[in-house]
Amino acid sequence: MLMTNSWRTAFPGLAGISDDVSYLLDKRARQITLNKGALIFGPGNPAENLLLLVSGTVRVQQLSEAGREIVLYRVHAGESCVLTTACLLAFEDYSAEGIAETDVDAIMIPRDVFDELMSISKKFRAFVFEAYSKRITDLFMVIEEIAFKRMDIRVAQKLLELQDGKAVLRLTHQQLATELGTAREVISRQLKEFERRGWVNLSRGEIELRDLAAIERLAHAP
Amino acid sequence: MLMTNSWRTAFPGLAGISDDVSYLLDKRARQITLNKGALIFGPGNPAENLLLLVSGTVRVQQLSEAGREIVLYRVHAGESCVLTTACLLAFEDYSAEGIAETDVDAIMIPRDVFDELMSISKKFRAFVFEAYSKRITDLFMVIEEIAFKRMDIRVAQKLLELQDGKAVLRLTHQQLATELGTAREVISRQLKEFERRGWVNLSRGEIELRDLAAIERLAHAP
DNA sequence: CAGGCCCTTGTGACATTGTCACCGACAGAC
DNA sequence: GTCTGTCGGTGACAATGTCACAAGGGCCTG
Repeated sequence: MLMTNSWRTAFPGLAGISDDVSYLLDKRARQITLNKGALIFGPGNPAENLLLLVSGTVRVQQLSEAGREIVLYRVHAGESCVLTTACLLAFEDYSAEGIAETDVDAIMIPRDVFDELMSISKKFRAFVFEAYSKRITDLFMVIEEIAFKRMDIRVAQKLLELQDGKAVLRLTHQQLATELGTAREVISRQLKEFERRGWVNLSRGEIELRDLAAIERLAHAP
Repeated sequence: MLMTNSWRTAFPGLAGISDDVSYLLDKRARQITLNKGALIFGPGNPAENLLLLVSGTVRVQQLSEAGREIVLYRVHAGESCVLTTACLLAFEDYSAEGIAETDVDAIMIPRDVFDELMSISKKFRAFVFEAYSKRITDLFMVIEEIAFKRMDIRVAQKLLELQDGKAVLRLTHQQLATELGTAREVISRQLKEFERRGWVNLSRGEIELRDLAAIERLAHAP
């Protein structure tokens, strides 16, 4: 009779896995805690494990040579850092990094266990490939937005994405610029324009959303 | 005693696979030929098989709503279309498409065989994950270039990438614009500037490279 | 050969976005 | 209070994207 660890309920994709898989996970996976701001992987710091996020979020971003940054995607509770696993297997010279955006509880699965799970469990394979799909579609969307979308629309979309129910966003113009891979001045100008239109109130380090409907209209504009 | 099909020599990543895997491949994989220009997968046309390219190249590109395009990466002989397999498993609503850029010989591996291969062969798993890594690093590089690199540098890089030993490139400004996800006018102006500097000669539908060294200097500029 | 058509390229005017330089306002440390 | 580093505002300019339109080449057809 196997004990079922409570963390697994956070992963619907792993529901109904067989006993031998359960056993392997209980035996070889380790739960860890990371503090907010911790570097999970990065240049010269390859990921050795598959991470499953029990709680918290991880921000994955790309660094340019000139010091600019862009956020690629976020990993949320119930998801996995699966891209990094395979990526760093073959190419360790890429410049993306993963940062704990909050305190994070995660499950660490060593590479050899990952490989064995891929072998023995159809369910686990489906879980992994679905995670890949989601990340890759995220990357495609990032490319589409950078290449083809107007900046005011992208700012509106990002405000909505980061809003999370609250009316006041606590973030600096520079942080927003990093989210979108652009320069701080560009964001400042766009936000000023939003303020002139009465859509937001700006103050140091925070953005108050006053007309969500208008922002949504712009975000969904052609 | 198994017959080894000749196509497998085109895939170093599959060298040394065991007999049961060989058997499965011989039994269930089919070799097909695609004509130049054929649509291999695209919106509303999900990929049902894993493709291994024996010869030819496949171009994968993204379409925007406004009708603009950008080339994401190319799949060459000895490589696989692995992203699409997993991608279309979970999300069929993305707007990338794969096009045979030349006549193409390929091996088709049905999804269920793919899954079984992932289960029984460590070698095959390594092959697949390595292919993923390469594609994902490609996507990261595309993002970096669109977001942070100057257009003249990107044009120079693309000319070198497409050059392939020949001094004369047969492609239109529009095709080059699609490669880089920008507008035709932008390319025309950059090429005109290269011509003024004596780096290239332009004529209808072709670009003659006259000063490779200079183009390389620009391509590798900060 | 002339005429017509489509594809390709050239170009000017303008809008948007990115870069640079610099300044002032604010908040916390002391 | 002052000092100091972060944050935001702004003007000037460069680079890129958009739009409209014109010119020319190549090919087909009459």
